[in-house]
Amino acid sequence: MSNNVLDKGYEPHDVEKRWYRYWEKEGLFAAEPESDRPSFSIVIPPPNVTGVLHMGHALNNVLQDILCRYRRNKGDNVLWMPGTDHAGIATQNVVERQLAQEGKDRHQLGREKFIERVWQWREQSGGAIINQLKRLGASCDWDRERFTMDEGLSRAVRKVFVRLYEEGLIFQGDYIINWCPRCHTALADLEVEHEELDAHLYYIRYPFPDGEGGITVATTRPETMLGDTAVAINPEDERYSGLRHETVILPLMNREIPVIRDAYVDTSFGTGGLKVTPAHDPNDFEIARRHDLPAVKAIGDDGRMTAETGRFEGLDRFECREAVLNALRDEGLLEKIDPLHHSVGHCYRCRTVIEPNLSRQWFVKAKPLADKAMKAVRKGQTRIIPEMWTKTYFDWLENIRDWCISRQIWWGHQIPAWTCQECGEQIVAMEDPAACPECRSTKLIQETDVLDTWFSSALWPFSTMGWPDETKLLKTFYPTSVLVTGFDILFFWVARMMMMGIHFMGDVPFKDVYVHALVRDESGQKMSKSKGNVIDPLQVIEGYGTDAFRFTLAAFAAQGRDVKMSEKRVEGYRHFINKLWNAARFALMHIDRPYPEIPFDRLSLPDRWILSRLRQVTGTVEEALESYRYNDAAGALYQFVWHEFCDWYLEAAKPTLYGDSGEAARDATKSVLWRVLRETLILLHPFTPFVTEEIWSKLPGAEGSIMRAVFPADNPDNASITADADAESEMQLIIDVITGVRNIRGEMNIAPSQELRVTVQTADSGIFRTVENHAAIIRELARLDSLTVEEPGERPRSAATAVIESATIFVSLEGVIDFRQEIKRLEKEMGKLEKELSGVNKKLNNEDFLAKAPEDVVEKVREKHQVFQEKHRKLQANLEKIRELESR
RNA sequence: GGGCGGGUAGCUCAGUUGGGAGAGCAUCGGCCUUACAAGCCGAGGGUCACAGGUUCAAGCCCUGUUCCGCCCA
Repeated sequence: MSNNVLDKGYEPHDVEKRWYRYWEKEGLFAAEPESDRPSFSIVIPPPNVTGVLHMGHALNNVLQDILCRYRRNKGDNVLWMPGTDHAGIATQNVVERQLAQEGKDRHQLGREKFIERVWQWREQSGGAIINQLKRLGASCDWDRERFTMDEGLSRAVRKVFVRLYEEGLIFQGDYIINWCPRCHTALADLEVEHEELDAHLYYIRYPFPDGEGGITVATTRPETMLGDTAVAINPEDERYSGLRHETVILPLMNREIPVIRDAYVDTSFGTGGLKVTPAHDPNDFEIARRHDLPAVKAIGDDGRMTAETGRFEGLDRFECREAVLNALRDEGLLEKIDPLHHSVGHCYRCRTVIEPNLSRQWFVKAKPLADKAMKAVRKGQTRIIPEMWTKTYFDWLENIRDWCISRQIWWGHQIPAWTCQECGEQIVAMEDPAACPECRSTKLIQETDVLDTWFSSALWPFSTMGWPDETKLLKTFYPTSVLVTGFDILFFWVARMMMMGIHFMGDVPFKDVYVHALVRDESGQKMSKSKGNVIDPLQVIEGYGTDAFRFTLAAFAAQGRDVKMSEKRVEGYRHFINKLWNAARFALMHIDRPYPEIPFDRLSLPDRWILSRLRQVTGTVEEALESYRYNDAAGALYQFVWHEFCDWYLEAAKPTLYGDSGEAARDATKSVLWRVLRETLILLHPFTPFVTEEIWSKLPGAEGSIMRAVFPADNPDNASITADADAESEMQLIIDVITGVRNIRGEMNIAPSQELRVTVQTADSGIFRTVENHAAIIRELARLDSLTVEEPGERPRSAATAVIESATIFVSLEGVIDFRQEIKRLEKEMGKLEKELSGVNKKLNNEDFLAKAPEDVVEKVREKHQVFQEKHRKLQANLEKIRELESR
């Protein structure tokens, strides 16, 4: 016996800390910039530097880690590029809140000091999430960790901006953008979250100049009327066919505004009269362009009414809504209020209601880039998995609009554009210009806006590898092998990386995109702080260990379906980890050295069987991971470890290990035990890295880290691990016999301690031999006093019976048999069988089936019919016999 | 309004060329059997949302209905 005996239960905490430190110290996560081995690379979806680890991160990173660890075992040179995102608005908000607590705001500090302060914050508390990722076991190449505001990445951002500007793909212009009055910045369309709300539709009459009649318009935002510059009707609208007036009076403002005719107006909505507010509605903005209407900005950037609104100036937009309604009521112009359910845009960072606002901003002309991004997927250069997301990807790209990239905040990449104070020239350049190239003036003012954080994220797959320099890393690892991400950032991030990657690298950023689902709570609700249903991954890790948590995520990560998480499920998989631990504990009590491969003819049936099963599960894991079916891989391993290796192999090996079958037989079994445990650990390692490394370290002959182990299928030493159909079918027979006896024991309420006498009758010489040869295993596992194998003949007296394929099992119950119980049991069995038999008969009596079904299917059904009939005959005989005995 | 996904055992879900309805948990019965009571052995439980259709054959393919969830407008 060795000194490698494991403790009685697996205690994850110390083990996890110890091994993670070891892996880091040994440089096991490090990628080689150049290598003869195949490359495998993933860039991490960079979490916000403000973030704390949530279930979404956990799932996302565990799935990546599984792939990376698997690939390392497969012999690849793996780069998992880590890092964080500067999260412009979110981070600025955090630091601003801090300032507020000190009674200050960022304007008092000034831009430079404020940015200094943000960096300070990042040094101290930013990036906590990195350490949390490490608790998950994430095997990122941490020495290469990047941050979107790093010098290198900032250079990439600048380069991209300048080039797109020079190519005319970045431009500045006045358009309606989404304005968050609280964050005080423009947002991209994507950054607006629509929410269904109960609201009101207000009908307001705009009188004709002569004071009589007028046109009634309907609106949900009456305060915007103060900025109206026209009323529009559809030229086809019969209700207005007799209209003679060319203008109406804008109420409250007493401004005369034109009545225009535009086909855009929806005749079925409201009254058919549309108020036109060019500065606060994108559609109105377009109408105004067509009709050359002025734009009046009624709502300011702070969400308060502007000087253009006369007596309403300075009111908050929602206060103003009430004030306007009251004033209209007073003048008798508010005709009707209808309830209306409609969707309202909110800021994705602070939930404030978005105000569409006319503003001068920077945009990326998205269409040309989007076209290339679509083409790459169409041509199969990038695969999106599961495939259903491809459609979503195309839909968005096909309808893409120009991307507003300027943000009126301070934390971020400042736009490298300058305006000359003398001649008005606009300069966009890699290097800060000293003087205007047109007039040589040095009075240059830099654009104060910064870029959308997603602008820098879009460059992540190549900026992190050193672009714009031509680095070895890029050469070796770009395009990356796969991007693993949630569908919620398919547009935000994935599509934009595709656009930028193709444009700047001339190649797609990743070959595969694996889109995983969201993690929800156990009832399928989205986890959110306000609902109070958040499960903290770190607490799960504390409670159950990282491996159990990881295995749970993998086991539930079925493609296209959300992961519903509950601690109870994790608990179940903790049991699995413990089961593995104890199986290893058992094995290590018996194996004390690495064993040479044993010649085939010296292996026992269970030995051959478990090797065959191992071969099978290895293939399943390989295939499943290659196609991102994590749950299949996890499920196959669970089944193999628990229900094949533990339930059958270890139990079947015990007679050999404990009994007196001799040194040679014992060594053969020990050899297989050692080999199967070793290979199983490697297969499990990507899912449960810690426990497998811990066991590995105690395994005789296992050298170094399991991270460096060779995947079973690739190891030339594993010649004995082959598929063995004979062993599988023979072992299945043994299992069936044992299960048959156990079944009788259970249903007849026979104590497990009571040893039984069993006779197996069969006319099949193959079965006869197999049962006879492995009688010892059957006796042990079914707890038998004696096992007799014989040809069909006299039926043993007072026996309960079980019928399996081509054999009948008799369990002698002399004196203790309960006839009525046995009759009930057999009748139940009979019922099941008859149902199956009738199904098969129906098919065989159907001529169409016989004529049209493929030959092999028909043959299979015929065989089944034979088996069922045989079984039926035997059951019938047994039943008759028992009935006869009972009636005496 | 448009699009996508889902409805399978009490619960959570697998089910990939259409040909035997499965797992885990829960439930019930029996076990301290020398790796493991975080365990072992056994059992019960489903009109595969509904209605049509294609087919010799449908959980799977087609059409419609219904309910739930998500995305876009």
